[in-house]
Amino acid sequence: MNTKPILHRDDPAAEPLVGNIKVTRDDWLNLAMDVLISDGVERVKVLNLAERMAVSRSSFYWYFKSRQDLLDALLARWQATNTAGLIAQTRLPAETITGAVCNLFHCVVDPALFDTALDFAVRDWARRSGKVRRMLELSDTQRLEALATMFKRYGYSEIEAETRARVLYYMQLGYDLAQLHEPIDQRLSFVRHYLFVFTGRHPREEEVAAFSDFARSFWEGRNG
Amino acid sequence: MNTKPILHRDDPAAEPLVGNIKVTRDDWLNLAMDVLISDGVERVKVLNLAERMAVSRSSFYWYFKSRQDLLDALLARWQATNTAGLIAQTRLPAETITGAVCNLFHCVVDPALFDTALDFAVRDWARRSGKVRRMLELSDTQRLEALATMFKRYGYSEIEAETRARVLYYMQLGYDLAQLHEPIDQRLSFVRHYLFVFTGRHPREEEVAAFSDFARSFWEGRNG
DNA sequence: CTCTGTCTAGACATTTATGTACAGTGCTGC
DNA sequence: GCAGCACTGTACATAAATGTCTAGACAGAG
Repeated sequence: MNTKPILHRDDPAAEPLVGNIKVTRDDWLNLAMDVLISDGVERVKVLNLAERMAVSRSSFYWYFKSRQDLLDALLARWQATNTAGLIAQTRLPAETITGAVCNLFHCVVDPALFDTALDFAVRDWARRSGKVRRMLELSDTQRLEALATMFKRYGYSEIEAETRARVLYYMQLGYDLAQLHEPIDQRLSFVRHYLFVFTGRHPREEEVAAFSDFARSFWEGRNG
Repeated sequence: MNTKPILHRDDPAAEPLVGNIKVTRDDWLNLAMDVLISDGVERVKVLNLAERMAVSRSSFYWYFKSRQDLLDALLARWQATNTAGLIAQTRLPAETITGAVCNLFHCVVDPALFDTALDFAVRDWARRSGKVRRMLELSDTQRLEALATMFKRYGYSEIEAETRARVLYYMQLGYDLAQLHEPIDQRLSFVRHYLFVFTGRHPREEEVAAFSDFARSFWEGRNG
């Protein structure tokens, strides 16, 4: 039970809505985020959202000034979560660089730390909107800086740290972009080799094992 | 003068159109491809294209059965060019693995070999269309296989070749996805380091120099 | 019990998109 | 010079999407 319900009324823990209220502002936002991730901005339409919640379209205009107002809110939410999540992972303590990279791998596994699907949706969106593009470029440089700093902590030179930060970051982007549906075991069997290529050093067995356990419990929990 | 004109009538080399003809089927296709790349599928609209060519919408329906018919044609064009271009580069002869990777880097530089922007547009499109998704997945596995084969030619083990193929391919995807606007010199200064991380071996000076020359002539030609 | 604030529904106006019907235009071959 | 081919343009029908206006439902305050 990891995925929490999108709509307020579907959440057993939430207190019931009073009066004639059927949905909340957050309901609109959550569902819009969901559509943004799975279908792209262009599909975030008021009518579509309203129908899915079985609510009239005009209700939307009580909570939001316009469609653009909703989109701005979505962007703000992305900005406030994804970049912060990734940077936090780069700062976790680890004995070795391979261990530190394992910490970062957690982002790929746990959507709470970093929602890759959301990141792509925003990247795609950025192609059409200057405002979004500027925010994204800022985020990218911040993330790369954090990664380079991580490598430098373990004695890499300035230039090597920067190079490895890029390879690591862009490889993760590309990997998720390709959306490979590898079986868990195959994917995990690559981890030790990725670690070697990314860092130039061989990982400790216990690091690989610890990450495998983490990932496996996560993925198997989601599938079951 | 590298970019050839999109419309037939803008191409000085083309013979003039006879009769009452204003645009050709290829004109529609070229412009649609352009819009697909810069704005995404959702913006490939008949009205939009017609207005840009100063032609009436109904002209479109002479050349195409429907909008979907146009989209199918776009996908076919992508399929026939991009994957083939990349795979050809992996098969070029080279004395060393670093030289072979340099050959591959040509794809990033020269859009005639591999149009990265188009590739992204198709990736994004694939999120919404099952047909496109299936074609894309097929292409990705074909490309990865070709890359792994390239590494194996230079004595890498099966597993290391596969790992390095993935890192290389996904890194390129991620890099282009981020659309960094690095200055040429900075970008080229990273090349030798990327080569080392990708292959685990140090490149020859002349390989780096040859690629730099190629890239520089290309980029400077385009900007001037 | 009525009044008020918070929300929702339905009707309407407008814009944007696709697709169709049909008449018109300008070469080309006879 | 006219018949026909290969298109192009105007007008129309329809659908989908945004946004506005107004009446009304519902809980809680007084």
